[in-house]
Amino acid sequence: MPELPEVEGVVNDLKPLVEGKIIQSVTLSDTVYTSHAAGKQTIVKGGALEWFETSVQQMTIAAIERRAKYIFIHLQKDEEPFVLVNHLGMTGAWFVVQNVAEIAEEKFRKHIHATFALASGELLVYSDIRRFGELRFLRTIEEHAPLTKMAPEPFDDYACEFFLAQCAKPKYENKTIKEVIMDGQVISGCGNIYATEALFATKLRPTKKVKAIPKAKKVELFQAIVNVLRESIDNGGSTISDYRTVNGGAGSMQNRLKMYSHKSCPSCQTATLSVVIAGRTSTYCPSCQKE
DNA sequence: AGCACGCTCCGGGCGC
DNA sequence: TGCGCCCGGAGCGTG
Repeated sequence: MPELPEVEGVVNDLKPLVEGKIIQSVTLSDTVYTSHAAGKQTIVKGGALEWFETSVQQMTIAAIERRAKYIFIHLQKDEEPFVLVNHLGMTGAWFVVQNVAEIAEEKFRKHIHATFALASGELLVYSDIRRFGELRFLRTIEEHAPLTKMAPEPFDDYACEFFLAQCAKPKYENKTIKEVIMDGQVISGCGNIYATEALFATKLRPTKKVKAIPKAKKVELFQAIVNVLRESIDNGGSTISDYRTVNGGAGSMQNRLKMYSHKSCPSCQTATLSVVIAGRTSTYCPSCQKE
C-alpha cells in the first residue's frame, strides 16, 4: 500500500526518466473503456475518455511532484500549464520501458490501464491490479475541490500547529487518535502502516480519544510520524503486497517496521492485538501501548 | 453549510 | 483443486 514515503520514491524515480519529455498519445485498456461505457469512472476520473486522450496529446511533462499521497504530473502545451493528478490507490505502479514485455511480474503486465507513448520512444505505463487508483486531467489543482483541502506536507514548519488546531475541532476531538492521524485533512500522507508505527513509538493506544491526549503527547506523536516517514523515505519505502518502485523494484522499510503486521511485540514479546478502527485494522501491543 | 454514514470500486491471496 | 470471503484510500450521494 503506497503511503507518503512510497509515493516519494516513485516520484524521485520518475523524474529523471520522464521530465522534459513529450507525450505523443495515450492508450487506455479495454477494461477502462468497458467500465466507462457502463457509467463507472474506473481509473480515469472527472471526464470522458475521449477528452482525456485528446487533452494529454502533445503535452510536455514539465515536472513531477508529490503532494500527500498524490503524484502531480505537471504538463505544458503552448506555454499553458495543466496537471495530471495520479493516486496509486492500493496497487498502482509506474513503469518506463521500451516494451511492456520488460515488466517482469505478470500481475502488473496483466493490469496495464494507461500507456503513454513518449516522443522519445519509451512507454510510460500505469498498471493497477485492483483499479483503485486514479488519473485526473485538470487545468489547475483548484478545479478538484478535495485536493485543496489537504493538510500541509508533514515536513512543513507549520504542519504540527495545523495538526493541533485540527485536533481541537469538535469534528475531531471525539474521534480516536488513529482515525484522526490517518485523515488527510489533518496530516498528509500518513496511512495505516506509519500510523501504526508512530503510535507504537509513542506508546499510545490507537483507540485513545483525541481530546484525552495532552498537547505535549500530541506533539510527540506528530514528531514520531515525521520521523518514521523520513526513515521510510531513506529506506525506499515499505514493499508490502503490491507496492513497487518504478520498474518493479522494492523498498526495505518493511524490514524495519516494529508493529505493523507483527504478531508479537518486538520489545516485550507480548502477543499483539488487532482492532478495527474506522474500517481499518489497527495492531498494537496491549502491554507497551497503555497511554 | 457542514457533517456522519454507507456505499463503491476490485482481484490476489488466504482459509477451509 | 476450488470456492468464498476479506481487505482497503478516497470520493460521492444521501439524510
